[in-house]
Amino acid sequence: MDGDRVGPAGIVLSASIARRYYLDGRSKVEIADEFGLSRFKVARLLDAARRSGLVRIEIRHEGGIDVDLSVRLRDRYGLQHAVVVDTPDDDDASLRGHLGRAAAGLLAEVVTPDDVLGLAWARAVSAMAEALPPLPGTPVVQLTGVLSLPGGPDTSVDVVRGVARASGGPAHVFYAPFTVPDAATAAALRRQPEVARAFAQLPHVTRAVAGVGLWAPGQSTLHDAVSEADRAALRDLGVVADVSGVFLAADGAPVRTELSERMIGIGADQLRQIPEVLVLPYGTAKAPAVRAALRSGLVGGIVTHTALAHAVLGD
Amino acid sequence: MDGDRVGPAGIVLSASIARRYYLDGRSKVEIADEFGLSRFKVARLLDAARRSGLVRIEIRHEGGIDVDLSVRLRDRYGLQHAVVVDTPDDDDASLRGHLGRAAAGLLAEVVTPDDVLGLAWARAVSAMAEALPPLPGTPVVQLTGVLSLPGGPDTSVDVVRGVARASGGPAHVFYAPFTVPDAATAAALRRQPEVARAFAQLPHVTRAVAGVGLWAPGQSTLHDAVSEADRAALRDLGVVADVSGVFLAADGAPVRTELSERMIGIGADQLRQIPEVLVLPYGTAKAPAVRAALRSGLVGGIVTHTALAHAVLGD
DNA sequence: CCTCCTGCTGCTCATCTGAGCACTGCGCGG
DNA sequence: CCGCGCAGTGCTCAGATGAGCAGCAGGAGG
Repeated sequence: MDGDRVGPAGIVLSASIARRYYLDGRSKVEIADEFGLSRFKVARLLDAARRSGLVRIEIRHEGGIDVDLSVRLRDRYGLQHAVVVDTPDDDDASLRGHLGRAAAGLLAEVVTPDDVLGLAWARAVSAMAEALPPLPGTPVVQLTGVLSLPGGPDTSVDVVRGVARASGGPAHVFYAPFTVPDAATAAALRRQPEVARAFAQLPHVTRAVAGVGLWAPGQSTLHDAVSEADRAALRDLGVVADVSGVFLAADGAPVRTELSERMIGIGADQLRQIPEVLVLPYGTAKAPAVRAALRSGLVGGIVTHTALAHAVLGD
Repeated sequence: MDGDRVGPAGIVLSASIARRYYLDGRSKVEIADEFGLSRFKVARLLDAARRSGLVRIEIRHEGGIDVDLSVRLRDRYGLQHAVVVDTPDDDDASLRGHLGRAAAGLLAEVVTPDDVLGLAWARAVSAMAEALPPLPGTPVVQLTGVLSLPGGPDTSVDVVRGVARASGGPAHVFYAPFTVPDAATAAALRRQPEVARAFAQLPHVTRAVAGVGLWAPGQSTLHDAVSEADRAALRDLGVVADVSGVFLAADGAPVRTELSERMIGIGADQLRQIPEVLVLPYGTAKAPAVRAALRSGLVGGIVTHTALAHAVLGD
């Protein structure tokens, strides 16, 4: 720094000019005339004022969204949308509520009548569905089978139906479990007319919403629902995350597993065809899973909360 | 407001664009290309972001100067210089120290070798003199006679001599009291060669420094030094302030008094001829006196502290 | 069905602005 | 005494920007 030797008069002059320029919106030419300086001098003083910190510009939002983190997350991973909700680390339920409302707002904003919406099952997706305002007749497609959660709220079918009711569009649902004991059963189920009809819609889906699971106890509904053998097998294969039943390694690469053959739901290739997949992760523990999901290139949007966003960005 | 119905995506987009524009310094054209928008759209989003408070620009300074107040004071009263020192309301002595240092910095910054400096007597002027760095050979002229303050530090003569020593220029001093019992004595003193020589310098003075007294007990060294009859007489004449022995009414008009005839010092007309008179008031009580001084048109610069500046501006 | 109205978009053109360059005054060392 | 370097200033010119205007889509009401 070399501009430190200006005295009080210089500082006040700079501040005065900065005020005229930045707060009163006058042009540098006008300011130059007013102060009897050349416009170049004015420009240099303004530059110096910016560099010295006399003029401080900050971008922030009162209203629950940490715009700075949102933008950084978006830029870092080349996402189409990122929304970081500024919430203290509350319990998971209230976190889901906040994320759900933000995601509902985001969806309502970006969805057009030409969109086809796909929904994976996750508790945060369920929370979003509850907060969703009326959509313009968007069709809704179920992406994953039903995971029966003891005492859980809605099933994937319920959520899809609910959103379709809010949108006024058709609901493409099917009643089938998410996982079955063997591949043959899964294949047979996929051939069922109802299931096949829903799957036939997958190429038309333009926006999907899913959760993100970390392949660890208590961090993924799917993880907790399968057998210990499956858990270990996937762990050994390097599975870190699951997104709508698609398994991902730490570097984001989809991992083909034997379990995948026994599941009724969207596959990695079909997921990749969807123009924008929105994920709704929460809880700082999931940071590795979120990084994997964002690196995978499958994900186009994220709604999350401050602490997890910080953890993902590594600061 | 009508821009309230934008959702999270719009906010994040605006924030992203604002970041690129204001923090990364990209042009609107570049941003438009990057986001696939027209430059007009970018400009409108930036305008909206400014208006909605998403982008906040503030001008402030770490280092003891409240630039915002300084600029407002300067603009309000059309001053050449205003410096508001950001100090908590301390005791008068520490306040004088802060003001003195700031004034010394200001003076050092604006004084040129062609200037001739005039000094009135005030404790803040004395404090300034102590903090003054070497000046480039500037002559120094004594503006007021000596007010013997019991236990006080320097007299006006001492201050002028001290500053002249720091500047390396000539000191134009005279030994005479500030007030005398009758007009004839004052006239006789003014005719003394030493006094006349100093007074002859007055038309050449280009910058003067003075305090501001409020015509009330304890708020003006001069007030406290004269007789009760004089105090009352001036009070009845509507005198509110004294600046270098020049008396002012609340509206800033100089008040001609009988006491003026009995004083050895610069007069209102001579004071007005000085291109920039810098005053150094402190203590919120003096707000009315400062307003009078600033309205008078005699004063071209002020160095003061936050509380008094607020009081003067009426907020 | 048409028409008006409103809000939003992108255009034109005059003005503003930034990057780079040339000039000037000053201090320093030959 | 002169030449040199350096910091600070203002100029040129191309590119960026703002103000105002015209076009267009969508909704309300006849």
